[in-house]
Amino acid sequence: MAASIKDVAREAGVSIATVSRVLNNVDVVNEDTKKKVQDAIKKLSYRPNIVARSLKTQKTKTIGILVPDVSNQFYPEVVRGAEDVANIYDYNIILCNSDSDLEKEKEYIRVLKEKMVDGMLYMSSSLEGEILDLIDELELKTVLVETKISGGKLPSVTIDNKKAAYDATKYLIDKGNKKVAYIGLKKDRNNAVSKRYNGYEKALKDSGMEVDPGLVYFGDLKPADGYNGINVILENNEIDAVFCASDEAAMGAINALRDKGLRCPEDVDVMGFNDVNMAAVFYPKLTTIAQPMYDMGSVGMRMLIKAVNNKPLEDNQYVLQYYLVERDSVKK
Amino acid sequence: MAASIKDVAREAGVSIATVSRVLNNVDVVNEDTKKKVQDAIKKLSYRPNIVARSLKTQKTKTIGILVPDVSNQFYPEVVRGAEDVANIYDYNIILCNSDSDLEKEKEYIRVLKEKMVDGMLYMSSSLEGEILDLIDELELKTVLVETKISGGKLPSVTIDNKKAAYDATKYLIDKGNKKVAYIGLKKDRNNAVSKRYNGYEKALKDSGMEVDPGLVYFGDLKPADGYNGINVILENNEIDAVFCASDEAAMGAINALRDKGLRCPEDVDVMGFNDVNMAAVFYPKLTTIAQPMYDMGSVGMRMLIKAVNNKPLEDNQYVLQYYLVERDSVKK
DNA sequence: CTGAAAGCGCTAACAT
DNA sequence: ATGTTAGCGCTTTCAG
Repeated sequence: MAASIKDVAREAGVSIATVSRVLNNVDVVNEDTKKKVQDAIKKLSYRPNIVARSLKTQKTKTIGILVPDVSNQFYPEVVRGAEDVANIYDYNIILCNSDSDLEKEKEYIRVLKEKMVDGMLYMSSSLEGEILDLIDELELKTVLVETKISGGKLPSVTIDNKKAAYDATKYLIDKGNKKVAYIGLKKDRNNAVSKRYNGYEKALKDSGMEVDPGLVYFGDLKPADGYNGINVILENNEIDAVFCASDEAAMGAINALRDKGLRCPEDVDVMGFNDVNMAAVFYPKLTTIAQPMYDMGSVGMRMLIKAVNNKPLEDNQYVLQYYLVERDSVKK
Repeated sequence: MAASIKDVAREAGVSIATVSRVLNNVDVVNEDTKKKVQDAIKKLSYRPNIVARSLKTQKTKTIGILVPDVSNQFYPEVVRGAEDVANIYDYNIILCNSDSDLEKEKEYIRVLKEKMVDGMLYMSSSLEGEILDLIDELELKTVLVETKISGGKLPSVTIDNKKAAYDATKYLIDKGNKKVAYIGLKKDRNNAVSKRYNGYEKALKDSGMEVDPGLVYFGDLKPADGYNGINVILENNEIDAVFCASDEAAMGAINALRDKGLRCPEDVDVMGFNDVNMAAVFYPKLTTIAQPMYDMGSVGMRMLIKAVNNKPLEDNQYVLQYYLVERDSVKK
């Protein structure tokens, strides 16, 4: 059994209160007794029991992170960013994979509350009202990453997805492409990713073009979705370019093109989204919208830790910068 | 403030002991009083405080997972597998990124202990004696994933890395390749990945070949390492094939080959290792050794949960099956 | 079948 | 400057 504060107190010949004092560096403790206590701590290899401390202080120094799925290329980066700053401030993270399943999310949130996490970083492909209600009911400090809600009731860190998609589509149009397709999430879902469709739509309109439903494919964001998307679209159409709402989909799209004997970018320009690690390794290297994934995690965690410690947030709604990175999947 | 067990007791007109009994389904509780308690629980939306429970029971229902870096393509899969089974058994996971830094690892392990995790899943690219000593000293139930130690003092789940690398290399040789290069980790590091070099070496010897130091490149496992490896090797040598100790390195190698005007697999066969998601999306699709990443995580977590609950492990050292998956980066 | 009370390991008044 | 003590919310003997 590990040593407890009592053992240290006995060893040092002082009371547990004094041990607690040197542990937490509060009040004034006589240098000599402090030394005695420190020696005892070292001798017993004592380490405070944080669970006990948490029960008393009502703070656990742990943060919950809810993601749809760490296996998705997007999330590991943001989790890493979040964990790095958590670590700096002596917080740990409890990672939860929800698969964007509402019930699973609710259950995780409740458990996180039971375990008294100090706060939660919430990422999801769809932010339902029920979740908001629950967060509210549980009074769980949370910051949203990747999504946000209108009204700004909850702090968030995002990029301007619509504008980014607009820029991407515009870029494709400016390269002289007439028939620009879209592969991505259904637009009616309440989440950040869906807004990319709106950006696509607006760019077309602003360029005097109409959205051709035959050039739009709604699916998920995986390679298979890009692959299927191209196959479906090309069944009855010809295209000059595709804007894919994720890099994975873009890779799948390029593979489908290749399987049909079409070259990227010579025959069809393809743009991705996110700038996942693999985007620069894939052949051809993806031209894409770089989302600062690591920063989204670290900024989100910074905000959360501030909120947890009741420090004011200068800015409640962080909108981070994205970049259009030009590589080889779009003609120069 | 959330309701506590006291509030429920008051609401139901019983003692907290009785509430605790229905909460934990122990002893016999009169059906009527049980109903009263359950009603009170529902009315107050009561949920037990797990921190308090943990302090009492000395079990937190949380497991620490130590990985070098979730951003690495290999780990998200195993973390996902681990979290899925943890979730089934009502455990949560605290995720820690160590960057394979010894000091960071030690500190994380200590904190995990302070937070009273019930056990730890340990993954690292190098398993130092100091870590073993610490685990021992802290009496922290641990299962090793991806690595193991001789003597089998700690439970582990691995694949036979040497044999897998042997098979991979042999496969390359059997395709008629004479000059087979190797790109991977330094062989002298005490970890699973390094054993792949031994398999490479043995396959060559068994085929009556010698290891040509000029065809061996020791670096890390990232795309850049594969890329650099090829450039260095080809400076003074010609090759027929390369076995890379990771898929990422294989992708980098293929890119380097392409930049040099060499085609894969027509001019050079390339094999990867792991069968990461992207391996089947990359062009050409990677022929590789499939490591059951998800299963390694889930099996590891299953073992750990058993150990935590003092159930005997039938088998202490799980060696999972790997597969050689034939795709397009090696000639048929 | 139910209640009273001790105690998990710690912090934070409150005393001295 | 240091000690005593209550109490965080729960589980679990021990009585009754």
